[in-house]
Amino acid sequence: MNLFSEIGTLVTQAIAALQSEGALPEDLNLAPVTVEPPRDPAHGDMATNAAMVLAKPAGKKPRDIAEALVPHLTADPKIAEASVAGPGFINMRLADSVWQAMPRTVLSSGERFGRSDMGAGQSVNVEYVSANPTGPLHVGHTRGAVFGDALAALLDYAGYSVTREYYINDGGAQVDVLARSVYLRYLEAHGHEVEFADGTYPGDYLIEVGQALRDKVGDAYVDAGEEVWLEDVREFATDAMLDLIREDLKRLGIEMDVFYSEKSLYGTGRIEAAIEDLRAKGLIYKGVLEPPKGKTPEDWEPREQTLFKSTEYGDDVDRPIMKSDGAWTYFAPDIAYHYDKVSRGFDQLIDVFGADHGGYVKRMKAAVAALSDEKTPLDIKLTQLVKLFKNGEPFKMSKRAGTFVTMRDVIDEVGPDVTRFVMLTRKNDAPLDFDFDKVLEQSKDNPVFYVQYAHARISSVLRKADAAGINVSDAALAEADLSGMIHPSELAVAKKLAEWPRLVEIAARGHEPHRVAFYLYELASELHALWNKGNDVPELRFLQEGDPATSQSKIALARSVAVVLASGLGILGVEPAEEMR
RNA sequence: GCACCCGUAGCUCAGCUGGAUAGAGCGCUGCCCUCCGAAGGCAGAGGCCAAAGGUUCGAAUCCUUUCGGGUGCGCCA
Repeated sequence: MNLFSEIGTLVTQAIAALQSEGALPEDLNLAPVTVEPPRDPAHGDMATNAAMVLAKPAGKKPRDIAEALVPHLTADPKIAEASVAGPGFINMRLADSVWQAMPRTVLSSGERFGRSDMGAGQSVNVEYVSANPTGPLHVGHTRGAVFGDALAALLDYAGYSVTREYYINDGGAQVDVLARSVYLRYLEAHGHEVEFADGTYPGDYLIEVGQALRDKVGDAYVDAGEEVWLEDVREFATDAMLDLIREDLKRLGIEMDVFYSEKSLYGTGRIEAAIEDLRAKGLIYKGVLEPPKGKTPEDWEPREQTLFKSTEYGDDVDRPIMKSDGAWTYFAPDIAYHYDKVSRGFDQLIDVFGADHGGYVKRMKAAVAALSDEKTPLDIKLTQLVKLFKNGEPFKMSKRAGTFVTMRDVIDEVGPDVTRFVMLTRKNDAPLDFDFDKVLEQSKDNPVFYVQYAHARISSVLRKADAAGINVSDAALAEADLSGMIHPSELAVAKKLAEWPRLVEIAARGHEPHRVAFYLYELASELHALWNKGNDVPELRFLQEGDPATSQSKIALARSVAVVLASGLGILGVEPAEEMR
């Protein structure tokens, strides 16, 4: 299904032929041999570096090997022409029939066109969002949420078995703060005057939680001490926050497979078990850390702590897992949580963190390497900040001034589709500008619109054709005769379609869903170009008056584009538009 | 001070894990609607890929150093 690997196979066969002729040695490493689209279309459709990478091990000149490979390659009807260029590239031009077959391939496979078996059913756990359950999700979380979700969908599309997971930090001090804040709102609901001191959450979103608590327990806690209500209120409050977060995620179209509670690790011996595993490997010891060089904290004093020897696995310093009062540091449950993920047998782990957590990457990788005996790879993707703009002006956020922007605000303002697409038009580790006005603009400098517009145009053609009595079912279009498709603008569209399966694999391998967004933009661009060509060249229009057969063949190409656009948008979690008027 | 990320057209950014003459959008210049959706398209100008070394057939991409920006750095999660 991947045209590039098909041609790659032909290259491999040509090499094998030379080997059996004795022109090349038997024991060659073919891994570095690649088949890629050349940068410059004038160089043909595909190029291979085979002759160059084999030159040294074969002890021959690259151009000689290339010359010898060419006749074997052109023997296949798919390859119309092959020539040696530059230092030893073999440029190949494929037969028009190869491209003419694309729409049939796309339409008969439908959404499956581009799906890959690369993952071979390997299980991957993608952990993302994992925001503290102390309030609604904000814009920063949104990017991580969208990225993680698209990555999960991409991996699924590439043949992995994916688990989407959210780690709930409900075990630390911040949920006590939440509980106390809710308690204040509870008192307020009983008509008391309250004051929100530093170290509490004053947000309005807790008002109704306080009221709900009042409705549930009445005045039982009003005059009670913290020791009476803290535990119950904590649970009540975190449950409420989780409901809130789940609802926020749902609006973005995100549904997690697993919500994993940090609290569930305490008191069950699971943290101890994870640490014990490390201890058995000789990676736990008591010691005193050096102060950070150059910038010693004011109150620095040497302390003996229980440390994890993360330097053994590439970290800069060993990390404390236990506080001096004997309680675990936050790192200990993190270790236990990842120990659990390893134990559940995932072949691969991926964590999506905000860029402000960049400092934890090395220690987390060290922990997973140690716990899994370096068998379970962990990739950590950091999502950079989102800078908000309103009409070109920076949009300052401040919790105090009440101009704090939540995920819900953004979705209410621009909708989930726009939010998701825009968040994916940048690499995850590059900062992102998000302008509330620009993302809603209907012009080609708005990629969301541009891609949607292409899809809507195709839908428009299908509607018109259908009204004209042409059978535009995918089954019918797949049978259309495309042998007349020879115009460069049409072939360019087919060639772009052929890149899709390859792009999916590249994007999945690199854990880079943004590549999908950029590809969709390029595909849309080819469609728009062909469409406009129809203004000058009537034969290129999709609808050919009075000629249903030709119309069908043209529409087959257009419909193929729509199918791939829909698949790609599906990965990004965006609904394709049928019309945009 | 140390670690991680980043530095590509005037601006915002891609660049397929080392490939050929480095690409797109915005902005600028000039074109294309009696014609399937012009909310589009075509053409042109615009570059020492931060800098200097190194690795090799070949470097924006890998290594080292320097400069510049962001993030983080022992009982906060």
